[in-house]
Amino acid sequence: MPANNPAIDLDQVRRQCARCDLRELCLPAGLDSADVDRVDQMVADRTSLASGDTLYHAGSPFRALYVIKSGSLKTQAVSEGGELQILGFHLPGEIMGFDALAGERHQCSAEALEASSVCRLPYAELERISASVPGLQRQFMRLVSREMGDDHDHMAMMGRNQAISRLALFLHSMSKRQARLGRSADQLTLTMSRADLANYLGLVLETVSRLFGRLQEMGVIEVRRREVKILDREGLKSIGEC
Amino acid sequence: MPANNPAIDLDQVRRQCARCDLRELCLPAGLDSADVDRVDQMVADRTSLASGDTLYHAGSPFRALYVIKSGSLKTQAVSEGGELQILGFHLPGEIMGFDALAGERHQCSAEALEASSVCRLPYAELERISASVPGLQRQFMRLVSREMGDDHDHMAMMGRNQAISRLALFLHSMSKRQARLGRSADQLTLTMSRADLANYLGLVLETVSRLFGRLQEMGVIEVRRREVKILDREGLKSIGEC
DNA sequence: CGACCGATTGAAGACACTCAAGATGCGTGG
DNA sequence: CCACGCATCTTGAGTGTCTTCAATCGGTCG
Repeated sequence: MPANNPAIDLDQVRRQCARCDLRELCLPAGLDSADVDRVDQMVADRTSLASGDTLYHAGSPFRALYVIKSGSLKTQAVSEGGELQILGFHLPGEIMGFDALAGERHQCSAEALEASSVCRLPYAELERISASVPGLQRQFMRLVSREMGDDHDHMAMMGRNQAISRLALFLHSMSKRQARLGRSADQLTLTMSRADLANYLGLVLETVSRLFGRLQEMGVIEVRRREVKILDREGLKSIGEC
Repeated sequence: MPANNPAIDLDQVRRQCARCDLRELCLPAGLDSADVDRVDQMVADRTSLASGDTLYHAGSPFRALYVIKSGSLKTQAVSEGGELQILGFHLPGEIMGFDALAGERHQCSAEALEASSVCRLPYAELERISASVPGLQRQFMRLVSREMGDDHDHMAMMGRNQAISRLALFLHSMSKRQARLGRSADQLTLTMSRADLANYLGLVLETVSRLFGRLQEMGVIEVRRREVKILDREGLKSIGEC
């Protein structure tokens, strides 16, 4: 804990936002350095998660939002009938826990797909500070709105009734999100299992597996397990539109 | 227009939030009467829409959010390939236009499904006022969060691979939303066409039509055109979970 | 009343699912 | 280091469900 450490460490923690690679995507985007420091001080802690660890459970009381610093997570909800639906895959810079604001409990669970780290933002603090930092308020809204946009992309995928369109759209959108993070848009490392992906797309895992094969035969991608290389971006896009 | 009318009308417009049936669902929920008045003053105008009218188009510049006062609307997005996806059906008390905050343009179009009216909230005003009215800020977040929850329900519907589950879940969720508005939970009047509903559920319209028939044969609903009566709520629920 | 739009119904086929077996990769322990 | 077991992914064959294409019905409005 920071309290146990000398000044060096405290300073390091305080200045992390300013040094973070994600600062242009995350809450500090567009803020001046004094305000970035205030955001920094608001961050309660930066937690590490191992693959499979749960960040929060559906039903647990809501206290904080989380911004992903590294790694990736999935969110999933279980219906009253016990059916599980994966709601999203989340990458660094994205904000999580937002759906809990309506009630006072989380509506879905969040689980790490690989070793990951997140910044915890106690919501009471965020509310207090954003009242006096207008830029923060605005950037927060932008993040939430982007999250909604991702949900809409998800629906557009599930709405296609050709299964291969869904997978093609997924790969295309994943590629765009990777690029947004400054990573290669053509070399994807999927961190979710085929079962997760199938559930996300509204398919069964065998179908997803077969479709990866078909896309490879068609020459638009190269698949090796969870490594996907996009060979023909335009081809992929047109399959997504069929 | 209000400007052309005497004081009586102005006063009436100003006091509308306090008298509105939706005040407990809408932005004023939980505010004291002075703050309700401030919200009232923020409402730029209350627009009437005829069935088929567009509230905003995808790509048009974002200036305001809208709260539905009466009627119902659909939101839809068109992908780059020209494929249309209906993103949601929206009922009174719900907030619209939120997905535009990330860019400065609307990401989807909103169209009235029947004669409707909406309250227009210029976003600049909303930002300004919510900084000084903490309760408003909080309630705004709750509405946005509820919107996200509705999106998640939508995904859960599309994720079911039995088509009949999707329709059953849709009817069940529609029933709950109607009840939230104080309307009968068992007598639904669907304002969208079969084609709209099919698109929303990721099916074709013929399938939806057949499924209505099957649900009626099973004795869980009674359908007559767009009028649906729920006869067996539990049965409907269990079909949604199959 | 006749035309039109939306909804229903029918028949045939395609596509994704189910069930099942086999392959591949990974971690563990001998 | 290899052998083993387990988990994940792939591949196969057969079935069922949803889609497609087409015709009919019903209600609404000029």
